[in-house]
Formats: sequence, C-alpha cells, structure tokens
Amino acid sequence: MPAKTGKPPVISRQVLADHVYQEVLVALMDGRLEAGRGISIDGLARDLDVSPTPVREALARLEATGMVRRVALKGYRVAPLFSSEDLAELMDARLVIEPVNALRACERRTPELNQALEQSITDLKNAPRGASFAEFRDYWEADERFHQLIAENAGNQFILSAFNSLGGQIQRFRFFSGLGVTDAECAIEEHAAILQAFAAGNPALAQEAMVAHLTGVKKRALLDVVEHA
Amino acid sequence: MPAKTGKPPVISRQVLADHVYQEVLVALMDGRLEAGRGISIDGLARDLDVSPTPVREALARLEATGMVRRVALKGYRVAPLFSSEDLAELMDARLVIEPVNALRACERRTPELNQALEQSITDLKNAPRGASFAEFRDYWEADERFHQLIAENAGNQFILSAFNSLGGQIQRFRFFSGLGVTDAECAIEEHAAILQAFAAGNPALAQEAMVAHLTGVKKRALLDVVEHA
DNA sequence: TGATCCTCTTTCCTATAGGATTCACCGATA
DNA sequence: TATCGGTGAATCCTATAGGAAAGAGGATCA
Repeated sequence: MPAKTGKPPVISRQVLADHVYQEVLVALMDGRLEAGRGISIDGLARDLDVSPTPVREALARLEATGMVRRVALKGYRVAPLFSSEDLAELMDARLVIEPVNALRACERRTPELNQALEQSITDLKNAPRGASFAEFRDYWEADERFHQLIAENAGNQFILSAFNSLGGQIQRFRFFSGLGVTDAECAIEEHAAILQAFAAGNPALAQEAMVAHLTGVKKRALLDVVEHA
Repeated sequence: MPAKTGKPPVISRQVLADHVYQEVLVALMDGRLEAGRGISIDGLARDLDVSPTPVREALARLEATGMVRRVALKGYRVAPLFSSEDLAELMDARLVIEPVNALRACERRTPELNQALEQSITDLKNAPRGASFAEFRDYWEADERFHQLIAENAGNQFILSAFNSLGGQIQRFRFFSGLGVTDAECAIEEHAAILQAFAAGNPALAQEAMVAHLTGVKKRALLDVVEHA
C-alpha cells in the first residue's frame, strides 16, 4: 500500500493505536487539547485520518494514565489541569515512593547505572529551556529519565508500576506548561548530589538526597505559582 | 421502542465493553483462564456472543491492571502466575505505601470511616472460607474493602492511584487460588488492631499496626507456599 | 412572552467484512 | 533421515456501515 512513494514499507506494519496514543499524548502536553474539553472519537479519527476503532483503543489505554477521563455513554474528556493542591499531593506521593527507590537502587548499584545517571545529568545541563513543549522536551526527558532509571533499578516491579502510575512527570509538565524551567540549576545540583551518594555507595545518603530533592522541587514549584498568580 | 416486552428499558443501554471486562475478570480469578495462555480476541468475542470491538476495548483497559499482557501484532496473553519472589516483592511494595496510608487516614479519621472499617471486619468474620472463588469471594471482598477504605481516606489521590495500580488484592487472590484461606484468624486480629489505633486516635500506632499486619501476611503466605510445595 | 414539543445534528457504540501476517502442518528433495 | 518450501487456517488489525441516544435549535401554542 505505501508503494506509492517508492519508499520501502519499513514500519508499514505498525499498530495504528500506538500511533494515535503518541499523537494524543503530544497534543495533550502541547496544550492543543485544553483541559476539560471533550474528545470526540469520530472527530479525532477524522483528524488523524484513521478509523474510530484504533482511536477507541488508544483512549482506553490513555485513561489509565489519568490524562483523559471516560464517562460511559458520554465519551472522553481531557482531565482538568493541576491545581496547587494537586501538585502538593503529587509531590507528597513521590516523597513516599521515590526515596525508597533511591535507597534500594543504591544498594543494588552497578557501574552501568551510575554511568546512565551521569549521562542524564549531562543531558539535563545541555538541554535548552524553552517555554514551548518542543523546546522544553529534551530537558523534561532527561529529568524524567533520571527518576525512571532509579525506579527501574530498585528491584521491585510493583513499586515500579506504582511509580509509573503516578504519571508524575507527564502530569507535572502539564502543570508547568507556560511557566518554563525556573529551577534548572537547583535540580541539576540535587540530581548530582544523589548521584554522588550512589558513587559513594551510601544508600541512606541517597535516600536523604532524594527527599531533599523532591522537597525542593515541591517548594520551588509552589513558589512559582504564587509569583505568577 | 421497548414496549415489546412491557418491561422498562432498565439497563438496555449498557456498554458491552464493561460487561466483557467484568466477565474476563471473573474468568481470570476463577482460574478458567490459565496463566500464560493466549487470549484470542475473535474467540473471546464468539464465546461472549459479541463483536471483537468491545472485547478489544475491554482488554486494553484490563492490560493496565497487569492481569493480561499485550504484545503488539501478537495479541494478548494471561499474565503469568505469581511466584514466591513476586509475592514477596508485592508485599514489600505494599509495605512502602500502606503504612503511610494508615498514618494519614488515622489523622483524618471520621466516625463514618471507623464504622465502615468495623463493618468490613465484621463481614470478614462472617464470610465463608471456601476454596473456590465463588465461596471465597465475600472474604476477599471484605479484606480488600478494608485496605481500600484506608487508601481512599488517606487524602492523596495519587497515592490512591498508586495503591490501585498494584492490583494487589486481585493479584494476591490469583496467587492463593487453590490454597484457600489459611490465615483468617490472624488477619482478622490484625485488622482489629489497626481499627483500635484508629479508634484511639493514634496515627503512629496505626502505622505500626499496618506494618505488622502486612509483615504477617507476607510471612504466613510464604510459609503456606513452602508447606504446599 | 414564555414554555413545550419536535426535529435535526452530533456522537457514541456495536456489528460485519476484508486485508495482512504468523504459525503449524505436510510433502518433497538432498 | 533431516531440511526446506508451500499451503492452509487462525489471528490480528483496520475500515465501513448502521442503530440508538443525547443535546441544540427553532417553531408552535397557551
């Protein structure tokens, strides 16, 4: 079918639902889909030039992330934006899970993990800090990778799934949309402090550093909100 | 239109996908769907006498619970059964989340919550302890409700969603399938201890009691496995 | 003028059909 | 006898079509 352009059908066999999933995710984070707005299955299918069936499947998966909400027989809606209280709750939740992750990942540390963490910090330093999602994406991705790496190496699949269920990084970005990066220097320093604890092989210190980091993120974020209010 | 039967169109407008979801869930817990077995979308649709579309949507939602796994272009499979290591990991994960839930829920306790918790313990006592899922269901439901109530009243939507993402109770049941209830007396006592801490208004004690409960569950469960091996 | 009813559009939900791929089975050949 | 290629069925994935309900808007009547 794609012989039209002459290009080989490299990824011709890709699940459309996955494509739709990614597309909607980017649209959500880009702000093209405003909070609270209804999502028409048929309309979305027309826009993306696919049939409603893969759209339906993609939205069903997206619902588990909390980005969209579904009401039976009424359709899907974009989840409302974060309030300050929501953000505080999210950081509290991360404070429950992530310090333990840091502790355990440090206990199980490997040279490969340390190197990957260091790489993510380097990427964080070099990433641009734009206000739009396109510019912000690299920064966000490096930040997310740092925490994800620790969660993945904590050696507990269930805590990992709980961590992922927070959708923390994604939701957090939606909150900051339009605010840009204001605490890059602090965040880089705190990440580095955690990495140092890993390098020193001090799990308790790693745990403390993670607590300090998340507490700092929470405090600075709420401060930003006040300033912009 | 529904004047044919004279009955009001009570639930005539029900989403088939929800029905399929429930049906598959029960089949999974009943053991009719063995672990590791492939799930044919078309076949399941034939069995339930619906079209593949709602089956597809139900499975997409079910995947988020961890009960089934999906491989692109390959289909869905029933998730493998729990091993002892998996169970230990799950209990460790619950030990991270639930004691905090107990602490915070106790801080925010209300007479209604205390009453609901007491009711769940009463139900736990009166529930039959069969080996089959049908007989076991009431016991499991009361146990699950106790923990769910605490999680819901901890005042943090994200920790709640993380707790739910564990799918802990469901997965746990699948592990115990065929073993029946062996620690009912201990579990009831420990639930009661937690409730006492709530009634006394002692959050720290509630947290401790939850740690003791989960540690006990973990220990007894692993012991059961050894005995039956 | 205000309320009620009707109609039309939009949208959700499900069923059916067909293209594409993978896997198993089976026969032929070195 | 072991390996290779072909055939068929089963399955996944997507598109199209159609029934049913909810909401918006306007027309009619008291």
